[in-house]
Amino acid sequence: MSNLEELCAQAGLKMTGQRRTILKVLGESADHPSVEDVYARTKSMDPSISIATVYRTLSLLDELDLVIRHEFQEGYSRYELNWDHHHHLIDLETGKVIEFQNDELEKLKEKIARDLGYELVDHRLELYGRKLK
Amino acid sequence: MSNLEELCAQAGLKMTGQRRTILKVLGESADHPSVEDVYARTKSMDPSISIATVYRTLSLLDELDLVIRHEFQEGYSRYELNWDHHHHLIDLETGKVIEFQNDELEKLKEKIARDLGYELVDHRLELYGRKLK
DNA sequence: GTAGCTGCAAACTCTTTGCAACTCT
DNA sequence: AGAGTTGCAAAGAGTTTGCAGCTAC
Repeated sequence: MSNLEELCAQAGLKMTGQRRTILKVLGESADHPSVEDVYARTKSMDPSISIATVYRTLSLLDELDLVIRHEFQEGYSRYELNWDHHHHLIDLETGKVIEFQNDELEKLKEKIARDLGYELVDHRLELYGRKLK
Repeated sequence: MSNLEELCAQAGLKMTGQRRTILKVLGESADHPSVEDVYARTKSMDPSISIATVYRTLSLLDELDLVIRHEFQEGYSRYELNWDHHHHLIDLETGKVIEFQNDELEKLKEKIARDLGYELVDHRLELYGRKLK
């Protein structure tokens, strides 16, 4: 039983075949798949799975904070496992998504929220850029 | 003719009554109205306006960069005039949106993009927090 | 055994679009 | 006059949901 499956079990989720497949797909995805992507990848392992189950499972995982839902201004959501904390730079020419992490930024965000009288619960930062020649 | 209307005219847009009304509404809105909000506010000034026109106009204004489209993970878009550059902190308990600006942050973003080999074209940062007691 | 999960299809929400009529320039 | 704009209604995309049957616990 994978670590991910354990976390789900702890949260009271039943470990069905479909969920196991979806978790496997997420664990093996190095990118930021859309719901359709996750659906296509799981379907190749289990052709009987339905997209409704993918939607429902991803929502559950989002509530449990095991997954992060992104909206890169595309009109649909993308998901990724909530493992290491990082942000994204989206290449405007190719759509490629580059991950990065920056300690200074983390501290600064905390400080900004605190200065405004808030405790930072969540945040998202996306950079959109063009490759320098 | 307002400054905003001039900018639209320069871009080759015809200044129709509907557009004038929408621009007026945007100029008078201190918040971050959804399309439905903009529609409701324009409708009270011009009951014949249609929501399709609001959608079309906001898209045009977005392309011209006169307006910024936000997606605060709510399943729909919110708009605001692109006047001064700032970011948002969303109060998770009330949904209230607080604007802020931070020079250090601006520099840091540029630097991160440059270090990744990119020219920063656009970006978005949202903080989600809970009010400190 | 039963609460929870699934697939299916229908429904829902937000947004876009084709078209005929109209209106800025 | 003519290209651009509008309202309407229909269509489109992404997502959610009601339900009857199934399954993990």
